[in-house]
Amino acid sequence: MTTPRTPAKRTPPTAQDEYRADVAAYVAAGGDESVQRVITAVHGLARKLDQWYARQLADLDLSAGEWAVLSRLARSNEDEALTPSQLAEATSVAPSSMTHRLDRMAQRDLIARATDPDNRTRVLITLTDEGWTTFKAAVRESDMVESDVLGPLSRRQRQDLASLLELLIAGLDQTPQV
Amino acid sequence: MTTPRTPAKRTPPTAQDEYRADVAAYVAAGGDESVQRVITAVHGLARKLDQWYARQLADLDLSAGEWAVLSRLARSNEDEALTPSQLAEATSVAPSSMTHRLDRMAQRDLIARATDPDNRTRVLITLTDEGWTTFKAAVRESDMVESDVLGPLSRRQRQDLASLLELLIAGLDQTPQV
DNA sequence: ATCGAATACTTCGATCTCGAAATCTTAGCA
DNA sequence: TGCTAAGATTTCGAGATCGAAGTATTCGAT
Repeated sequence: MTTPRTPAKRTPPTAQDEYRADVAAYVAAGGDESVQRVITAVHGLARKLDQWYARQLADLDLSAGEWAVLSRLARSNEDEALTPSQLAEATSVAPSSMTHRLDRMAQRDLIARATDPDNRTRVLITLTDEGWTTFKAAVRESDMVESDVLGPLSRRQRQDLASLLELLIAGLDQTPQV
Repeated sequence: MTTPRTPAKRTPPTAQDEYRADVAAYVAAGGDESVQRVITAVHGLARKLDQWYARQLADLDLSAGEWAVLSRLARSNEDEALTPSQLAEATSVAPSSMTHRLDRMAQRDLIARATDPDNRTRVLITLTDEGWTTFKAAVRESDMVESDVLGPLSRRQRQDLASLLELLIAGLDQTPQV
């Protein structure tokens, strides 16, 4: 356990080092180890993925929030149109923030606003052709990142991992709202 | 596949529904299924956890960013002190933002600033007693959330899941910087 | 010993986000 | 039909974040 006199001049800590230190700290603070290993790993992975997405998306002049909107629209543009409120909920942002985000995206011609003919209180957001091609370009970029991350696992291991995670996802709906 | 005429008035979609729709969309867009199941699940879990943390931490008047600082300091206050830059890097924020965050936390007496005697360019941040007790209170809160989330898994399953995730974490260090 | 580059933090102006109030439309009820 | 309550979006003011420029200290080469 050497404590370098000048911090950060040694080799930068690996993601694995960080992970182990985090788990150790939480366990020392009284957390259950089997819980902390999973939670800490999920957080660490999500964080790293977000960092990489941000870098990839910067090439397309997209923020993470804009990508979230694009992606949410892309997966439901076929059958149902979405309102700003729904997009705000889906992307974990306040409705008022979504207004500005949509302003910018409309200015860049990525999305289009149209008032719902059935209920003129509502605004329906749709993907433009430009938005659609931008989405597909972003998917190609992120696919590369994701495949790299999943690289170390065999096909069998990926399926086991997915199944376990899906058990947790299913449990989220049962868990009381905290 | 019913398309409700008035959106969001039906039963709200479950986390599981959202997850399945997301995976289906990405696979339709050309993503590998075994990859997308894992990535989407990790993102969904992290998102839900963050939402719950935010609600829990609000009781203690802590933002997610402040909690990140507290937690990072708590796990290394013993042997090594941290500088604002290191905290910024650790919590994915710009150094200039960390200045303001530390201002607030110092005002609330959660942390203390002190210039490094060995290098007066540096500022060393330490946890005050107040900060330490706040950290412990927050750990108790989040432990409850995490245990709930991990509830559906047996001890054996948790260990399998942790092991698989740890393989991915270890792989992060090998993966080129993208 | 001194000058210049490098390091670390802070300040500054612009942008983004949030919660609350304001505006407009629809739904329900007499 | 007319009136009030509820719903959806936008506007507004305050606070947070970012990148760049500014300030102070240290390290290295001449």
